[in-house]
Amino acid sequence: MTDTRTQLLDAAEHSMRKRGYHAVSFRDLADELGIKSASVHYHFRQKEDLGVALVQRYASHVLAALELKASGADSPAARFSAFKEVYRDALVTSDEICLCGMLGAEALGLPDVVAAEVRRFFEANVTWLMEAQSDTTPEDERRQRALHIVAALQGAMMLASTLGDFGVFDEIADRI
Amino acid sequence: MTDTRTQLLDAAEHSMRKRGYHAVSFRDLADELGIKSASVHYHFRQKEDLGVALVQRYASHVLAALELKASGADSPAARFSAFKEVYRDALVTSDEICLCGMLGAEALGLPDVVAAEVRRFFEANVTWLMEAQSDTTPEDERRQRALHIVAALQGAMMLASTLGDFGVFDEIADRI
DNA sequence: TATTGTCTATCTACTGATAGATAGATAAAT
DNA sequence: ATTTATCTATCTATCAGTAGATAGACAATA
Repeated sequence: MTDTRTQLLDAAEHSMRKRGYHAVSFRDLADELGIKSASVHYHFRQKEDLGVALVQRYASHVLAALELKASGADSPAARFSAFKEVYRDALVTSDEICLCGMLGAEALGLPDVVAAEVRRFFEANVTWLMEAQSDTTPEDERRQRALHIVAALQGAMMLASTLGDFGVFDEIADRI
Repeated sequence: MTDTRTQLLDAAEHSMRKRGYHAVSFRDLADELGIKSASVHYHFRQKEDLGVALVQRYASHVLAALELKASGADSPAARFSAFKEVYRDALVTSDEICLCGMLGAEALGLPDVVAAEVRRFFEANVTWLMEAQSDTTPEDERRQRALHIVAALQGAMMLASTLGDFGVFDEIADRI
């Protein structure tokens, strides 16, 4: 049996990726685990503590998945393909958009500490994609490509989810 | 003095574009106008009625802005440029992402009628962009281009807002 | 007089959060 | 080995505040 803290993070991740930060309550999470909401506060004193922990865990999972998928990738194209697959898996295996895509949209209305963590996630994504490119490419050009890829894939998730059609994600991703 | 209903829609639009559907309350809207929350219910019986009306008005504004900006555009490139500018204006003039970008992210957690309206918005966007292209281009290709443009611009708004840097939007938009 | 728009007053349900109690595990001191 | 102390994870009970929503009164307008 996984520990309560991990189960809480799992439940919160699903819920926030489906409905957003403000639609998730300590009571719902508690009910899902069969405990009381006061016990959730034992693990995460405030809701923003839960938010920060959640984004940090999510970011480390994504970065680990990137390293794994790209471990044998020896060309920029192969590394980009790995990046795309990690994003695709996030959407398709759970019918949920990226946690940080959701929280990024809501960023202006999030507690500062949570928004800062989301920002860090995207900066890490951009950095990863810049380093995945040929080092003969100028830095400006690498950065612009990286931003474009992240934006297009995040937008593709949102669109596919709204339109209720995963095929939309692939149509977009294959075209970048 | 604009009528109350319009003022309510204005206030709700700002609030939802900044913080999302679930973070907006009838009380906040009422306070902003100096009326009581019960009076908001007179204009919109349920919250989802407000959501639907809001997305419908937003969609018609965006489509009207597209027609206006693209009225003199006689090439696919010029029409795409107009599309980009309409999206850019939405972000820059108010420091808010697109209403439907926000609601699209939250789509799985919205009342069905609201989610359906958001879907309709994106379908209209895709249709507009398909018709803006040369009719010698195959339909599949036109559709894929349209989806890609919408996704990239929506993602660009979300990223620019999260990173607190409008320049990010332009870097991405200029590159599509 | 009928309609429109707002008010007061109220409801139930839920929000995040806290205080204080308890049971069990672990560890340290005698 | 026994006592003492601390830590962990939960509980019950409760709080003030807010959510969306409704009923009924009132005044202004048409």
